[in-house]
Amino acid sequence: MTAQGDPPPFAERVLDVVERIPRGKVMSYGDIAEYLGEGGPRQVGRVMSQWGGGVPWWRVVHADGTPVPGHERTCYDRWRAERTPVRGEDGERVDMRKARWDGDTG
DNA sequence: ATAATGACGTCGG
DNA sequence: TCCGACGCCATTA
Repeated sequence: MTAQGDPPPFAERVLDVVERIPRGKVMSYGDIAEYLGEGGPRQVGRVMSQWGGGVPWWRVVHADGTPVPGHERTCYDRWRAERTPVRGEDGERVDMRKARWDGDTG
C-alpha cells in the first residue's frame, strides 16, 4: 500500500520537485507550493502523506526546519547521513538558512 | 450544503 | 524558545 489510488497531476509535480532536491538540501511544504505556483502547503502535505513514500520525503520539512511528524528519528538519521545543515545539539532542526533549496542550483 | 480534518504557516503571549 | 490560536484550502464525513 504505497500508492493509494491515482495520483493527480498536482501530486506528480510535487513528487517530481521533491526528487530533484539535491542531497543535503531541503524544501518546505510552502516552498514547494510556491515553486509550483499552485495549491498550498496543506495540499503539498496531503500529497506527501498519500504518495510521498517513493521520494526523499525527509528533504521536505516545515518552514521552521522541524521534521516530518511521525518520522522525526528517520529524518535525523537521513540528515546526518546526507550532511544536511542542522541546528540543535541533536540536530533536531534543519538550518533552513543554509539547507533551503530554491530550485535553481542542481 | 455545512462541519471537521490535516506530513502547513504566521502571529501573539 | 515553546505553545496556542487563527487562517488557508482540498478532501472527507
